[in-house]
Amino acid sequence: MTNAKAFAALADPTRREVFERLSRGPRAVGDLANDLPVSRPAVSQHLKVLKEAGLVTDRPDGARRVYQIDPQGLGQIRAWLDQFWDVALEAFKAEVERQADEEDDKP
Amino acid sequence: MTNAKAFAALADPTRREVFERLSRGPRAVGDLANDLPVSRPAVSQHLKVLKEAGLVTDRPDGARRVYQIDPQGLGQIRAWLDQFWDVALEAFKAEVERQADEEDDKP
DNA sequence: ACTTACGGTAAGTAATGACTAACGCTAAAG
DNA sequence: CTTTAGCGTTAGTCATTACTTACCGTAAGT
Repeated sequence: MTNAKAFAALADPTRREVFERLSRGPRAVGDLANDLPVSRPAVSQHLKVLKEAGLVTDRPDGARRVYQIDPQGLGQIRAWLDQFWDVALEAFKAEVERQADEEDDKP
Repeated sequence: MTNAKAFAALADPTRREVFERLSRGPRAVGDLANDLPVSRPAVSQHLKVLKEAGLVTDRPDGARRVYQIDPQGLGQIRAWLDQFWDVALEAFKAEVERQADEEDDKP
């Protein structure tokens, strides 16, 4: 279950911010750090976490290093969520009906 | 953006475990704690977090309290992920082609 | 060769969070 | 009315982590 890393990665607000910016196109580390409220090393560390979670990939570009979104980690989370989606809706419907029955007995 | 709470909630392994068990049917707190490696208060605190994230709902059942999955929080995360899904796949395809072109120049 | 630009890593710190033990409250049972 | 069962809350502790500063390696420009 590597989806653990993906969830932990996206749990941090700064990391979600980085991820959202990368969704608008590949960017270099310093470029990302420029319009973020944290230092460049912080961004670098966040990117490392995102990379190990399969959420981004990186490629060298001269002295720079360009990061972009990786659909793999995204897919893992989606698969895990979809596993519960149907049963969740079903349970929700059952609960609504159960509450309706409760209303019939009380008032 | 309440999806922040949902992501933070599902980032914890124990909380994901609780969530998975609830997906197999509504359960009471002590019942959940019985086959989990943590104490009952811990489970209670986790359920509070899940509840504030819109991932579970609770209803009183005599002296007990029954929890079950709430599709709301699940839907928020899914919506957030779907926002990136298409662009992520597109970016991935572009990257594959870019690497192919790079192979043509080097060897 | 020297300098500048760009990033990853190490070390240290402050804050967040997951957990247990102890207490208090409400609802059924006796 | 007293007792028991089931939960939520509080306080305190230990581990995790997000962050900064400082340092080192690598690539391009002069």
